[in-house]
Amino acid sequence: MAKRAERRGDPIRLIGLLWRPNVSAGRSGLTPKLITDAAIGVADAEGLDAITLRRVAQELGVSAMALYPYIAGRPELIELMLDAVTSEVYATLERPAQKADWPDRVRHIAQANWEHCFRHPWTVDVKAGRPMPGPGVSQKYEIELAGLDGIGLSDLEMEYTLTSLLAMVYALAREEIELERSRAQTEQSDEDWWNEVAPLLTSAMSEYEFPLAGRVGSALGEATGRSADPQGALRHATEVTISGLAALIKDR
Amino acid sequence: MAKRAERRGDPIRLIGLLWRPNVSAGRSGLTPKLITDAAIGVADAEGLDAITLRRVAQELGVSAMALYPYIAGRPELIELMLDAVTSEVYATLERPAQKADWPDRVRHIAQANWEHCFRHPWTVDVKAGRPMPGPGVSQKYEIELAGLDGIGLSDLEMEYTLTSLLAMVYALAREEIELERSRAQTEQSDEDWWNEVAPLLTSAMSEYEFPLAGRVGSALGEATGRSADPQGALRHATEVTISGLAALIKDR
DNA sequence: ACCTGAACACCGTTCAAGT
DNA sequence: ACCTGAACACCGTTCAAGT
Repeated sequence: MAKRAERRGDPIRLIGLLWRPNVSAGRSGLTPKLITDAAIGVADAEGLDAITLRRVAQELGVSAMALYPYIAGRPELIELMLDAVTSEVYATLERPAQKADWPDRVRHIAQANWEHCFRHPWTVDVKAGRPMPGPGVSQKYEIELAGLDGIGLSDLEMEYTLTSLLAMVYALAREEIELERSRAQTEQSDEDWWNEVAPLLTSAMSEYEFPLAGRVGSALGEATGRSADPQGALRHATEVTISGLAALIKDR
Repeated sequence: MAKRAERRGDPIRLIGLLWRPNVSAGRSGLTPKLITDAAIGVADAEGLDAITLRRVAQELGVSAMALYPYIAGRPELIELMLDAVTSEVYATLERPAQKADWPDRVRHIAQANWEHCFRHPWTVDVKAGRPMPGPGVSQKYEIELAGLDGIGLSDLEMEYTLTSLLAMVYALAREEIELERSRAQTEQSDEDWWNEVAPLLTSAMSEYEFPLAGRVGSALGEATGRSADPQGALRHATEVTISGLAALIKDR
């Protein structure tokens, strides 16, 4: 009935599942947590498209329909997966507030989230904007706010700074991950591939002129050897942000 | 055979389709451009999930299979749609370079892209990171670089600044759009909905404490009346970025 | 009470068959 | 040369039936 990816999660069911994931083991021994962990394993290895209820159920040795009482449906399962991995961002890392300098804290937040995206690349494919916080997301938010607290920003500025910084990290990580995926799909090296495509593209573009794009593209290519560099953009933007925040804070 | 959303577009075919979209009308009168425009109409009205070859074909009065010779497949069609709408970002707007002050140019780029996301909300659902530029994307890149040229940034800094700014705009627009969608799905007002959910959430969270998140959330709620404010985050981040760039440029 | 098999209404894409 | 119908191998989800 409901087409894939169309239905949204039921927020009321989600609250219980997010915050009490260990309840109600049936005779198969299933729990929301067990199912979630199995699904994360599948997604880490095979991507978000591999998350079908049939596939996850197979991993657990039950039928797809056996999962429904525990995780409500596919959208809810993905929310559970996201919250679970979010809880691990700072599990093996210093917390931002432990850094002495506040600029290092900002860098650390960006870096920790960047790395996390690459540990679980499927997370960048999930539609954003879930309004229902789970324990993982809430804890991470608390930890990151602590890194921005007391440096001279208002509460509202802290929230805006964190939200915009994380949005930028996710979007650039997404681009970097997509670049890796296209690369992985092609057998050829970057250079070989480009040598094949470039003449076609040049002739297709022959009616147009993009002087600035050409100049800037060359500069990027010379500096990085790549045609796009999301990671470099993040590094640059993080420093610009720190510099802008410093100006904002200066006379407080 | 290929599961939905799994196959990637064929880059070689794409080049021709992107740069010469008017060729090869058969006896049905189809062209890549006609198909693309019909698909954009469907996506604007019904979202990206409504883009099935059967649905687009129906719009044009042909069978789904008739589209294949013109657009290669679903992934390629979506690339064509993206490039087509990208060409319209500055169609009815000033170009950034026409603004006298460079900070206004940066604001204008952010604003133009933000608004564009809301004109075609499905664009934020498309996976990012396409390495094959079409005419629309290339022209927009050229126009936006012109807004950053000559203000004291190096070519590499211009590219990083633009890439990171656009990444942030997309990600925050995506969050805002998702918030609107959840809102549209519920019959209740924001306040009613929250009044229903809040007690459940509070009791679920009772074992945990998030003092900073609570304080900052309250500040956000008081200032904006909302539980999340991506647009406000963008406004803040744009000003911080401008301030940071000003510091970078100052003594050049 | 819990689990399952069959069924429903979809997908993108291929390919032989029709015009 | 161009278009189409049937087929393939999938989806998420429901629900009656089994244990």
